[in-house]
Amino acid sequence: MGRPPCCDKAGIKKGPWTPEEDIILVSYVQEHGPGNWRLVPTNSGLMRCSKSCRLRWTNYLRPGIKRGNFNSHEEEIIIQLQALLGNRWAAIASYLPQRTDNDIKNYWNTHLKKKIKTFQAARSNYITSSDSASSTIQERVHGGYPTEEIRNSGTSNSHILAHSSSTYASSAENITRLLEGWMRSSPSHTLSDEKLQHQRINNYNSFIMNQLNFNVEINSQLLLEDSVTGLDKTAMDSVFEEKKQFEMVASDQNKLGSQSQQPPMFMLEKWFLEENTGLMDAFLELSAADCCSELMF
DNA sequence: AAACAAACCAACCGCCTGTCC
DNA sequence: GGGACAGGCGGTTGGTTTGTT
Repeated sequence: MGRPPCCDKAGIKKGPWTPEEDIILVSYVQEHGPGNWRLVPTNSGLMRCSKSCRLRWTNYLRPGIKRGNFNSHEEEIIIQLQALLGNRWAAIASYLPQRTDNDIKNYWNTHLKKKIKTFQAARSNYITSSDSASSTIQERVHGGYPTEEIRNSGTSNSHILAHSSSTYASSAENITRLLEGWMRSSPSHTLSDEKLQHQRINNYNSFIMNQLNFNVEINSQLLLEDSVTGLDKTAMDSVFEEKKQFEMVASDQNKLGSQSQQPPMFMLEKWFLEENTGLMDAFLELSAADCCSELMF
């Protein structure tokens, strides 16, 4: 037997929020600030549980939330970070401050998961149809994705992104706009900002470690295959050295804790754009429908 | 036009973690 | 140390919308 749910009390309202309730909650938060959610229902008069209030605020009413379609750049970030971090939606959302973890999770479950599945099917189709015997580790490093085939299918992903909701969410958007003035007058640097920064540093560090480990793994395998020249060996040494140095820097950052600088997002973006250009371009140009038609052959 | 299926997403549930006493 | 509690998180549900037959 676990703890009884906080919303089991009689008289607690459930289900979709009404504009009136939103206004009450927004007014309350404007006056008292977000936090201490336990007191919100009692003090505001809302017949909602504290959890529900917090969720409504963080996911819909909080200022600065971007709603609507995800653009291709956001898709790229989500896909890469999901591959790296797994289903840690809050961590992923920390790199997309305008999106909520719930939004990202929903988008992943309804759009991206499906898209990736069909993409992988198309990819394996491509790999098995090509000469598998000539497949080398170099192809692994560069992905081996059927970029050209997908490009040549002459498609656009715009219809996948075309989704609009006529539900009450748009009203919440209006409330958010009303709050913009309030946000400007709020202190710009809070404790939660620092926590977020520290979390980003940790995420970023594991991201880089992952990449370096992958590089090391690839190079170790190449060494085992005994197919490298003297020039390659020098490059490999620098890969091992790079990893060693990063481990030292990451350890220092840990010691410094929240004093550290915000992780350099541009480096992440650089990696997305440069290292995975072919893969992501191919993926983003591939719509679910296109995948299906691709697989029909 | 109606019935049904699929897709979407807001909200809920329950577990986990951090903090306070 | 450990119990109680609040907040955070990810998985899941279920109501609504959209598409298809």
